[in-house]
Amino acid sequence: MRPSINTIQTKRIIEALERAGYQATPNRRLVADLVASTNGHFTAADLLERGRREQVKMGRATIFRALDLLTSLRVVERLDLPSGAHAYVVCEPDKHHHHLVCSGCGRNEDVADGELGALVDEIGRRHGYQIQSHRLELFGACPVCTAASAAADPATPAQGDPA
Amino acid sequence: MRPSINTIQTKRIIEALERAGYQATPNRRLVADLVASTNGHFTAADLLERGRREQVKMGRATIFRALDLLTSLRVVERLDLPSGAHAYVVCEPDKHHHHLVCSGCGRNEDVADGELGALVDEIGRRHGYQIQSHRLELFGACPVCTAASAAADPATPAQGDPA
DNA sequence: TCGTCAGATGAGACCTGGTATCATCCCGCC
DNA sequence: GGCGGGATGATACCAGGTCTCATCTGACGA
Repeated sequence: MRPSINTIQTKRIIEALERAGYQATPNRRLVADLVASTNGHFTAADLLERGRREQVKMGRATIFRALDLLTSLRVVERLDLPSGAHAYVVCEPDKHHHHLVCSGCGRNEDVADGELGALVDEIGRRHGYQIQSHRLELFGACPVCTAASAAADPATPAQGDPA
Repeated sequence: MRPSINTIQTKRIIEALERAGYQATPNRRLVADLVASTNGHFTAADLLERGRREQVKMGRATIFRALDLLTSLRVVERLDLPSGAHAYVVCEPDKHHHHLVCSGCGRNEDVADGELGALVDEIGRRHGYQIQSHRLELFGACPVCTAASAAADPATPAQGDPA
């Protein structure tokens, strides 16, 4: 089995695993590595396919189990793309946040909760609900993709279409 | 085939269909009726099962086609439950809004976009993104469920756990 | 060093939500 | 009555995800 590349991100994930009392097995290290080296969101199938390319024999179930584990540790979060498909993103486990996803290149950025918390409280109060959780997902074009599309077609500057 | 109950909601859905130039066939009327009589979110499987109970022969594909149609007319919206499962809810097609879902009884309420639009713009500006769409989903306990759980266990008042 | 045992793993069956295909049906129109 | 297009049901198929089970591995104590 291929030794893990020790990026800071990979290390962080493995530490989170160990801190939670889970074994950092070679497979889990590999998943951590694959996940950490992804610039944006990815699906379980992506990981499986990349694992295959690296000549690693790893079962589908193992990938899902590892992702489950990382999700429960909040190192990884599940995302619902506008298409309805599920993807995963790596993120900071420490603070509540949301995701800003580039629909062009798939890049993902964490967005601090900020004033949203207050807004959510206000909505809950107005409707008489005890809000337990909320999820905000933002989709758009990142600066790179915006620039690229502007360069490709200068006549039609990229437009926001607030859905 | 069972005649459709003409609730206001059902009528509204059928009108939306006809306005868009689609035939309001008996099956579509039935789906509209089932959808309209649901107090909260539902899945395609729910509809299928309820259709079966009503002794109506309706294929799975027909349900999905009808839901697709209603989704494209924005009479129905797809929701991602915290569990990762997909559900659908009926909603107002006219204005952009979000969903407040009771995790107890599944009841759903439309929430106006309000100040969220400005917040989303601000986030986009801060990250240099051209925001194309956003989605806010709120999960919590509705007044009825809150009251019920308070009555069942007066010692522990229902608490918000801002995830 | 060896034995033990819990946890991790891979293979593969299975489930579920959703799509694609295709023959058939139904309905409006000529 | 014939025709054509849209709607339908059956069914195969696909993808994402779960479950089961036999096997493997690694930590740990004797």
